[in-house]
Order: sequence, then C-alpha cells, then structure tokens
Amino acid sequence: MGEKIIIDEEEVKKWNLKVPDEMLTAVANRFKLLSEPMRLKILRTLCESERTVQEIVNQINASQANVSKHLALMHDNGIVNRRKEGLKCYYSIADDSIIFACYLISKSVVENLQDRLSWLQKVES
Amino acid sequence: MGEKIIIDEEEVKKWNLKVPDEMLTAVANRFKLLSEPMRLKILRTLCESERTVQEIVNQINASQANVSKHLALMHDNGIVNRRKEGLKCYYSIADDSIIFACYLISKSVVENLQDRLSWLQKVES
DNA sequence: GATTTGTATAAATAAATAACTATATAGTCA
DNA sequence: TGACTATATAGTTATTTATTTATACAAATC
Repeated sequence: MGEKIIIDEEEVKKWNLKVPDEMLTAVANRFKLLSEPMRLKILRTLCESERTVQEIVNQINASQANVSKHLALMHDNGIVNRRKEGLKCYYSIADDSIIFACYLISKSVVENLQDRLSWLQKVES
Repeated sequence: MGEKIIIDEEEVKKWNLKVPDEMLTAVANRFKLLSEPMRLKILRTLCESERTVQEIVNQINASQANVSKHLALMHDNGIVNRRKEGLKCYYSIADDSIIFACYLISKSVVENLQDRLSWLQKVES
C-alpha cells in the first residue's frame, strides 16, 4: 500500500515477448473487464473508498440491477472485494494493477488529445 | 525511448477520481482494443520490432484477412504505426502506454495465479 | 499489358454481452 | 409473522464484433 512502482521499458518488452498464448487470453479477459465505461465509472468511485451498491447507484447514473451485475462480474474475476454488513454490501478495489492501467491509458489518451490539438493549431495558423 | 516510468499510488488515485465521464468512454475504447487475444498476439510480435502483415501472419496462427483487419482497427485508433515500402506494409507500436498496461496486467495475472496455487498447497497439506 | 504478390475490404455468420424489466432472496425491524 | 430494504438474478432484446470466404486493389516484375 502507498507504494511506488517503477517500470523499465526494456524489461517490459522482454517480459511481453515471453508471455505465452494461454496467458494472453487471461490478460485479454482482464482488459475486457475494463472496456466498459460503466464499469470504469464504478471503479472510479471505488478509487476513493469502499462503497455500497446503493452509494454507487446514486453516484453514477445507472440502474441498481445493472450496477449489481457489473459488480458481480468484477468480483467473479477478482478485481473487486465484497464485504457484507447486514443488508448492505461493500465493494472495494482488489487489484491495484487495474488502477495503474487505467491511469496509464487515460494519461495517454490525454496526451494524444493534446497532440492532435497542437497539430490542429499548427494547421490553422 | 528507453525511459523509466515511475507510478505513485497516491497520484494515481487522485488522477483517476478526476477523470471525467467522456474520457472514460475513450479509455474504455482503448481497453477494448486490448481485450482480444488475437490483437495481443499481434502486439506481442510488434514488441520485438516492426513487422509486415505477412510476417505476423506467419508468426501467429491466423488468416491474412483477420490480421489485416485487426491491424487496420489498431491503426485507426492510433496504437500502431503503418509504413509502406513497395508491396510490403510495416506495422509498429505507436503507443508505449499500451505495452506498459499489458505488462502490468499480465504480471498481476501471474501473481493471482501464484496466490491461488499457494493457497491450494496450504489446503492440501 | 498481363501476371504475380502483399494487403485491404465486403458480405455473411455466429457468438458475446450490456441494459432493461420483473422477480427473487435475504437481512432487519415493527 | 409481515413489511421493508438492499442486493442479486432470470429472461429478453438489441447491438457489437471476431472470423471466414471471396474479392478488390495496388505495386512490382515479366
């Protein structure tokens, strides 16, 4: 908790080259979990702290059934924790690498956007 | 190129909380690109160096049409570069954050696997 | 110009899945 | 027990998309 992670580009490429086919399927499934805006919204709320289903439903704009289903899916795949307390059910993030990946990707999306903007400005001027 | 990236957990959570809804859609689309084993296979070959379509087809087990379509999709979304040279068409990785994300996720998949194994061994003994 | 080679695309099919509605379960309190 | 609340699930519909087959295109060579 509260760690810093250092990523070395060379190490990354070496690692990726060695990942076997069967594992790529598991990795793809993991990415598929992150490929729905609704689930990212849910994860975003969980970034702050654990939340009940109702709290999430109130915070994002979605039906209870839908939120529940997404949470069940993510729980089945081990990326969120579930903690029951009476009627309420608290969910939290179980896998920080998910959060790091979201960070990397959203940062790169922002950078791409900025590049396109500055390119546009060059063209226009 | 050849950089090191340092990720600070606190910064990550703060950032993620601020990401607006519209951007989450873009992030989700990015993750969707990574949610197919076939595309991950293609990206894995590109981790070593740029490749022609045929080289990729030979390296992984897939039809030319399918590989071409996946490459077109990834190119349209800016995660691979295209370079034509005569008849051949060379593709390469355009966005390193993609590669870093694959690294993080595949590492976490391995760790989860190891955890389950050690748990199993505890139960059995 | 005709043929060959590397790549892209179109149409069709099959499979996956997000969201909705309605209903079920399970804990709490009167 | 009965009413209420929080969450989960089932069935359905509509949409997306990966793959295949067949074909088109475009550059090089004869």
